[in-house]
Amino acid sequence: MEKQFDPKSFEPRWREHWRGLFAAEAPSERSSFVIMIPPPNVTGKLHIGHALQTALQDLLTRWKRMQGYNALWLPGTDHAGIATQLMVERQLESEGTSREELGRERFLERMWAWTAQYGDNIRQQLERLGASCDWSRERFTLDEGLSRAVREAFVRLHEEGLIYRGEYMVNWSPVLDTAISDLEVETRTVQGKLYYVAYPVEDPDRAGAEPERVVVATTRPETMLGDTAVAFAPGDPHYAHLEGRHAVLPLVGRRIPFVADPAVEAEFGTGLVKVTPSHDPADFEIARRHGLPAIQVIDRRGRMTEAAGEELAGLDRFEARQKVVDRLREGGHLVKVEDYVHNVGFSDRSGEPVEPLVSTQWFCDVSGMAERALEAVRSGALTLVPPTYEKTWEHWLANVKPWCVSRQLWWGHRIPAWYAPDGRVVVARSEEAAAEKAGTRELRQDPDVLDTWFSSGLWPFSTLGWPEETEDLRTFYPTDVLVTAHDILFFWVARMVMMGYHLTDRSPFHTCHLTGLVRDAEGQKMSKTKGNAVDPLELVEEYGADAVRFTLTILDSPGRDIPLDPERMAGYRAFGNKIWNATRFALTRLEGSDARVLPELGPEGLAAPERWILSRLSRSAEEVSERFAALRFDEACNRLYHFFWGELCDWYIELAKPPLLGRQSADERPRVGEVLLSVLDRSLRLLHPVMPFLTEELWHRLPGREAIHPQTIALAPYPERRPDWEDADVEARMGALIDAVTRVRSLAAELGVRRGQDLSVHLWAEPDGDPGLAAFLEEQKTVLEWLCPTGDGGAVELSPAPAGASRDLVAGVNLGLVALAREPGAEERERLVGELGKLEAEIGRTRERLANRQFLDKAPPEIVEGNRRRLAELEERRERLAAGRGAR
RNA sequence: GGGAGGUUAGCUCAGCGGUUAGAGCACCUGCCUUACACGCAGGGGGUCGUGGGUUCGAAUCCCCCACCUCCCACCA
Repeated sequence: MEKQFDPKSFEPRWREHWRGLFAAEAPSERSSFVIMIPPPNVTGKLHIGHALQTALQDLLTRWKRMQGYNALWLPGTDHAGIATQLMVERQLESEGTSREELGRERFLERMWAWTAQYGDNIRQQLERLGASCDWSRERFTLDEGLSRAVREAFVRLHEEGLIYRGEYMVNWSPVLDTAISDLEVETRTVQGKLYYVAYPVEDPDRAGAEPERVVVATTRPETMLGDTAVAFAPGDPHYAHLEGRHAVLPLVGRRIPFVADPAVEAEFGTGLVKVTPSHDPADFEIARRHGLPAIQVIDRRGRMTEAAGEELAGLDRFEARQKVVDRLREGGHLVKVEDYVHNVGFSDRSGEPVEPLVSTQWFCDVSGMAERALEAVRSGALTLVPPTYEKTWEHWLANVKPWCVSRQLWWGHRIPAWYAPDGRVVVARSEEAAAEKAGTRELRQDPDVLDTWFSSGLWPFSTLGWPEETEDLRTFYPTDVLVTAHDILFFWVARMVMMGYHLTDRSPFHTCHLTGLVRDAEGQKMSKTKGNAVDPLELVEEYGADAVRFTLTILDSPGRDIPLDPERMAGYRAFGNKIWNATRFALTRLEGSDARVLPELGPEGLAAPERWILSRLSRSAEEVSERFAALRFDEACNRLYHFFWGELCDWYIELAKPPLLGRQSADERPRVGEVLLSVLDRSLRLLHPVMPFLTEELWHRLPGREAIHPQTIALAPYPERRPDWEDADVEARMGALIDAVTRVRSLAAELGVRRGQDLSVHLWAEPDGDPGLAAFLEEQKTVLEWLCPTGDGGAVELSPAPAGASRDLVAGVNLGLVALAREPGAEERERLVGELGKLEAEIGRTRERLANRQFLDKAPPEIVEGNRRRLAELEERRERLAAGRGAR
């Protein structure tokens, strides 16, 4: 075996080995455990956030699979309407053409070709990370099966009146040339201007005289061309006299009425609002209340319309703004301009300011469904992890508005609605059904497609064959855990839950684990434009998939974003190396012996170090599973790391060296090889869900592991707690031994004893303590000699130290060190003084506490008792330390 | 304008009522000790954001304030 492990040398082999191994069975006798992948964009590339989610989903799936569940992790991809169409459109643009020029049919051919070209990318990337998906069940949102589910859902919701078509104000993206939902609008605070414009008031009684002028404030002067009223707050004394009168719109000359409307705040600006029903959601509502006409002056591409007048027609809305301002100024209508910080909605996909437009769209009324989604979380049918998201959930769902589900795109699920020549609209599952309903074949299908999230919302069951009652649906639905980033809680999670309840009467999963966003080492959001985005595959290339997975997993602490530091990843690659070398040690040392992994073993007849590591292993196994179950992956990984490195490597392997190197007889230490191999076997299995490649590689090298599973560690049982292995007495005594050895080493270092220099180490049990400890130390003499730095001329003596030794008392073990040839150092004295100072302080605090009546009366007895014992030990230590010091 | 979260070692973060606050990395001192220098042994480093309160006892619970982050929101 190599001294350093090289992930690249074995990862491809195991990917190959695993192929086809993770197909779930349906039907099955076993309980199932199901995770649906949040489908990545089919033509996209996995980013580091995907890598995090992949690591966690795979961890859960592998863990449950090893526990014997019929585990299904269903993979797939999303057609991602806007994003994908945009990519292809850009490509067309570079070819000097456009989708309009190509026409819908040829454009879609192009889209499919593009999709086919990238279709395998996601799969390959997931495999690189070690994802144990069931590839036989892979799905794509535009698959026939899923498309059928989409039509079914749409038709049902339409029949129930929950999907309807109507003319409303929507958020329009001029760049994308489509309506977008409220969620796709990102509000940004921008520095803008507030323009004060004077509108003359028409006054027939004072014809010819200088007219009264009122001033309105606006951030968007270009929209004034579409004004159809001026509004003031009802009861505003400043403007009550305008009731029933008209203003004359500057530049246009149109007579527009004054109206009183509660949406207007008398306190803001001038207390007057220009009303542009076509280009402002609030104005749209005002117009509706007062029956005002709407004049559209900006078109769907963000250009001024004919209605804006000859001079401006065709001009971009922002150029038009400047022009309008110029004209107003020239006409003396511009009273003043102020700097103004306000919020503007931007299209989050294309980045330009959204243009509110009135248009005919399909909407989904989700208010009723939201009720059940709220109830699901309140009742515990659905658990959000971490629970801090419950409030966000409440707030959003309690205030949901109708969801605009139609998009003026070509790439996606075409809306299953057809128009008859006479204008009737028919919604049906197919064109045939529509023709039957309409009584004519002369139908034109709605050109629009559905919001991508509509199909994503059906993902947990559409992937299993819904609306058919398939075997898969029966076996795997509802699913168990959803793992996704918190930024799509509403986009996706909420909609899945709403759709799930509405269409299948159950929550599509019982637990939703929301991860943080992966950021760079400085905590900056990763983005392509900033250039700090990390490609997970490059990380895999450099550190190995296991290190990438381990790092992301241990950093996943609830409710936190994840700062990804390459240094840290190097640290966990080192952990992989540690695992590699621990195994290498065992295999090298045991080469030629007949020691094998034992499927079953017990502590009977074993020496203390062996019983200790088994006891620690049992406890670690329990904690790890418990932490996995609680979705505390960070804590689980910490346990794994600490057990393997801190207990198994730092102590047990060292403890195993005397017998393995022939310094201790097999009588004193029976079956050390078997224990070591068996502990390694269990440890690798414990680690497997997080570090699948390395553990598989090493596990196959362990002699005897075939008895556990002939084929793969991935199907070997996950180690469980073994109460018969746990031994509190052994843990206490071995703990004392470890503490004593550690203190011996640090005292030796303080004494300036160098490696190889002779040192006499005295160890003896404190008389009042554990009565078995002395015998135990006697038993472990060989081990102690191995662990203590005595040099060739020194020794470990299990008897009280002579006067003049440096002394201490640790965990019931007295220790005294005599450096056989040393110069007393000033540093050592300093350190002792410091140590004594700390001890004094703590003794003082503890005494005070114990002298406090209130503490004695109110604190639980075991705490008080603990403090008493602590004080006794502290005082004992002080004495020992002082004695050693006094001797010098 | 609402809401949520954060503020703990140089950095990134755990800990969230009980004795001596932890980890990884970084740092310092020794070591190439036959598993591993992606290593071993030892070590330094924190008045747990400020100010109050509850409690025998507070990083931990409550209140105030400060600063940071995110989400939601039609004051033109």
